[in-house]
Amino acid sequence: MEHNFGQDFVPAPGSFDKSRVVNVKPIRTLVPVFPSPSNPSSSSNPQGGAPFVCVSPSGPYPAGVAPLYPFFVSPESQRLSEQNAQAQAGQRLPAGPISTAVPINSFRTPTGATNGDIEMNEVDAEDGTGNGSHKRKSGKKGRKPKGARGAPTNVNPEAVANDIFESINPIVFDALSQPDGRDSVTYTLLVYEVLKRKLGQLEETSKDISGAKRPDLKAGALMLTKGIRANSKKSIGVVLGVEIGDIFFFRIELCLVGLHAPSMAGIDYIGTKTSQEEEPLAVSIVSSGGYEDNVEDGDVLIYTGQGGVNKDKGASDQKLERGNLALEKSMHRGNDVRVIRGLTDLAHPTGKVYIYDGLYKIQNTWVEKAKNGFNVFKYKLVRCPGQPAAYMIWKSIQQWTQKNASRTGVILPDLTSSAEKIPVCLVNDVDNEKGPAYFTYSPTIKNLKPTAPVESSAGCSCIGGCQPDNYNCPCIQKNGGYLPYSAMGVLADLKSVVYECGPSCQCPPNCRNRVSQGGLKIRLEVFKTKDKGWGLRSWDPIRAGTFICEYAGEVIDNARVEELVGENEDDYIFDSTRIYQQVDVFPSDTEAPKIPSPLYITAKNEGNVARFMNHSCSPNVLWRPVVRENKNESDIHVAFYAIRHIPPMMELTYDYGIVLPLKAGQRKKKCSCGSAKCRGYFC
DNA sequence: GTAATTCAGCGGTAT
DNA sequence: ACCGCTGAATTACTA
Repeated sequence: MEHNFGQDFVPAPGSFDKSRVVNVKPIRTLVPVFPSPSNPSSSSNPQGGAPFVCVSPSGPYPAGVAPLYPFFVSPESQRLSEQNAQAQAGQRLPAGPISTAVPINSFRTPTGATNGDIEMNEVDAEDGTGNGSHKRKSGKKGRKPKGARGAPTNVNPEAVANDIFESINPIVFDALSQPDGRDSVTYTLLVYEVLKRKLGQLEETSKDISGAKRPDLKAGALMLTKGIRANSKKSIGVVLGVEIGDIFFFRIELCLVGLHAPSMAGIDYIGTKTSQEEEPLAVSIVSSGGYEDNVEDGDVLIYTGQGGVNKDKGASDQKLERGNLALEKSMHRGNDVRVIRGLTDLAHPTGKVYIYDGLYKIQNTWVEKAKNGFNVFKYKLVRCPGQPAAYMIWKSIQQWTQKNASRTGVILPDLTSSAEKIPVCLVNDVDNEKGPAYFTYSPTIKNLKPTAPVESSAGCSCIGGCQPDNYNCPCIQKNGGYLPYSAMGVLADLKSVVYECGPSCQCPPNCRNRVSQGGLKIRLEVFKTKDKGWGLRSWDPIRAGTFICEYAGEVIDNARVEELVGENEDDYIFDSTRIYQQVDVFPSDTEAPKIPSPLYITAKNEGNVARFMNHSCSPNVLWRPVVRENKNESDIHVAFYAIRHIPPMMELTYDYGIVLPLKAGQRKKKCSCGSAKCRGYFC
């Protein structure tokens, strides 16, 4: 019982040994539970409760197209807190007078139906299962051999998209054909992510892809054309499957999930032509700072109408038409209006983050003179009460950052004691625990018995950093011909192993192929969860595919693992040999993370933030082995990446995997991830 | 280093 | 046909 020095413990800045804190058991030590033999109740998958969904590989890949990054997904809603879920459940129905939703200009005829086109809607309509009608081309072109990408070839984005869509797991089609919900939203965004990155990757290498200069737009257009989208009926109020606090990084994502249809305009409305109504009615707005909006506080928004800017004619008065008219009409009807707040993404200052902040009502509208002297419309929107915090969370974080507001529950401003470049806060606003058990913070993995590299590892000689179009770079070749990271530093093309540049490479530390080597980039904090011990979450919004951290600790061998298991000291063990569930959007392209040789890491005594990441059966983080080029020894790391966009302050979790068979003395532990797809236990 | 500019793009509504 | 609170790269600035 190490609870002794907990209560009167006061961290003395500077003098304090940060790693010495009170024992709090992590989730892994929760009461063991024996597996219930075949649990038929976990039946949300169409294969009838089988724990693994397997679809035989198919893979017609066009020349030059490597198999895709298959983001694992469990489409579980995973919210900050239960209140959010409650609020969602109790969410009001659309308050507007429009009871029947209006279809967006959807399901257009697929353009240029080349061979291999998929008719999404037929899948929906025919048998409802999506299993049978999803035709696959019988295996023709084989998979290109690893690293065999040759000179740049012209690639048709639509062919790329078709191949991707063809490799989609039928369960995705099932979800998409169901009434729209969280699954269809999650899957839609996942497929979009994969397609966007693939197009971006190809654009970098083969230069000549028609229309792929904007992979975000191109990918979005292809998705819409094929009907891979959610909530294609435009409606006022709640959007099924989209939760307050959800974040997006591209405007077209808002369109894909049915939150906000226009790809650019800030006001979405239902026009008179597309509905039975006499007047246009507003649906949603995006406030991105393009106009002179004011933000009084988190719950009030002064929004500026659209128009009055014309790049040819210059400025002019805004007119009461289109979106402006719709907002006015919606105000008179007392309709709810969805609000999406756009902020600059600090991680990528060139980009934006969009936060869905829930429903607002328009309280007032007026005309005023803008700075340029022309009339603009103003709308005062007030947030409907009872909704979970979303944008407010961002404001709070901003205030903590600026030290303007003191935060309750902070135990340590930096539990790494500057071992990381950026501080990691330790906080408990739940109870009186003063911190986790003693451990030494170590930012990286320690391999006490280095082994020779499995493969030859001469490294590259890319002096200015590895370039995506350099076909001769050996590091790129190891990754199958493409850099594994996108230009935005996001995991773009992941197979079972990521090959990064390493000590034997001549490229600089800022090389795009060294993403996991720069230490923490995201501001993380270790916090006390309600019922899972300590956990990990982020102050910053995280893009899907972003590197989060590696699993630091001491490398041990299997014998030691079994010892520790026998002593019931197996918490904090990372075990690469477990079975990692792969319910995939793209089963044919997915390989479970595979390590050249088994890797066991214990972070019991020594570790980094990763040791605090809890298990979830619906995780938002996954791991991949990262092999770095190193002549003298094998240089393997375990890196964690975001599966999807993760809003600030949402707990980060990964799947601990399944141990088969159980080691002597090993017991499964009861899982409290709370997910609807929870397996009930983990190891 | 940051700010302004440029440019190719998209979905949607209205004509 | 026209419009719009894109998004990223490029150029132009300021310091």
